[in-house]
Amino acid sequence: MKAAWKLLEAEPGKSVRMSDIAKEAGISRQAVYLHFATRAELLVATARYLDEVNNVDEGLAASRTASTGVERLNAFIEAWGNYIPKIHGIAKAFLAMQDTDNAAAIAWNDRMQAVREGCEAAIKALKKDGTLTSDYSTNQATDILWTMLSVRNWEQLTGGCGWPQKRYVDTMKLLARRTLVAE
Amino acid sequence: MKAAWKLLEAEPGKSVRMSDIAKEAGISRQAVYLHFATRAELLVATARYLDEVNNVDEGLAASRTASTGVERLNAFIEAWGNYIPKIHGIAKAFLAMQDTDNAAAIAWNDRMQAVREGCEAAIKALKKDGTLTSDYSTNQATDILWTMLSVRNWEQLTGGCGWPQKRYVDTMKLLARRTLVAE
DNA sequence: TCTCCTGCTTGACACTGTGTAAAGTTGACA
DNA sequence: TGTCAACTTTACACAGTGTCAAGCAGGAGA
Repeated sequence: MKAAWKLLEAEPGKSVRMSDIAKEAGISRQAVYLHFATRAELLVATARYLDEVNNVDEGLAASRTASTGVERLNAFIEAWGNYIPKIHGIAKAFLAMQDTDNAAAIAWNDRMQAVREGCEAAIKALKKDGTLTSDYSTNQATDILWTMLSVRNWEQLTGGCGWPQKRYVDTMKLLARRTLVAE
Repeated sequence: MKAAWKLLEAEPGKSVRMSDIAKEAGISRQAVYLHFATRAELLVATARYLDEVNNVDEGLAASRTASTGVERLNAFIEAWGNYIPKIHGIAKAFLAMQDTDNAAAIAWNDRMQAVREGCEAAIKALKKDGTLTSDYSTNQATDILWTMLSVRNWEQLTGGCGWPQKRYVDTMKLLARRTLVAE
């Protein structure tokens, strides 16, 4: 898992093969299959490992303790937005597979569903405060925030458009405020 | 090209092979290679063919004749937003390839650059009217609009979240107005 | 000491899909 | 009658994933 991580992180987007990972780990390609039945399974395990190492839950704790909806929204965007670059390598590998490998698509979907739940919690906090715009239902507002915060969008802005990470996070906060917060 | 189109449109996302296309066209797989050197080349040609059939330029004409920046922005979102479903099949094929096939990535990039120019024109029209928000530079505003209107986002909202097409277009208009138009 | 088990190695192979190569067929046209 | 273009069939190279089988080293336990 560490070997896979290292290689994926080194050059996000470059296709990392099972044999590359094996070589990096110092074992034979077949030995990898003794631990993980498929490439997708190895990537899933690596992703979980990263969550653990990076202490995701801790990062999200701040957003849960926020006192107002707007604060919570900001804290969530900050936490997730700054987590994306840390998982960029593996995320990219999943995104590349998701159109061809079904197991990978399901696994990635599952993780993104967790992000969606975070979005939903922030939206519900706004709603509770009465600061959610009346333009959308809770669900629709969640859809919008979730879509806005997708890894692909982060990639396009920071990679394709050359935005610095800070500008990305700040802009997302502003965008969310403008589109989702009333007044 | 028609065969490729038909198959891609039938089940967007499903991997259409050269042999499938050949069979659909009623010729041998090798014969396809007599016309198109690679799969990417065939897809590019098919995309151009679709542009022609769908009369893209005509659709964008309305946005160019708009009298105000806001009208132009709306017209552009309407035109592009409603064009996406028409090219969904082939777009998906490109998106699936873009992480592995370099030629496909370049070709798709090229087309998206054209969309970006449309975004830029709309933003500049706002700027000229003095109705562009002061939060962003022309470039940044273009980046935002362009990212917002990506095919992936359309796919997530209409496919993943189950939004009807009309809601997608209307929401994008509202989002753009809220985030890019001053006052 | 012998035996077994675990974790690994080496080497070969099946499968999928793309792209290349070569030789043969067919029909139109001059 | 000959030539050319478009196509056919057959075969193969290549990459990468995943499978299979035989074998080997070393530690644990009887």
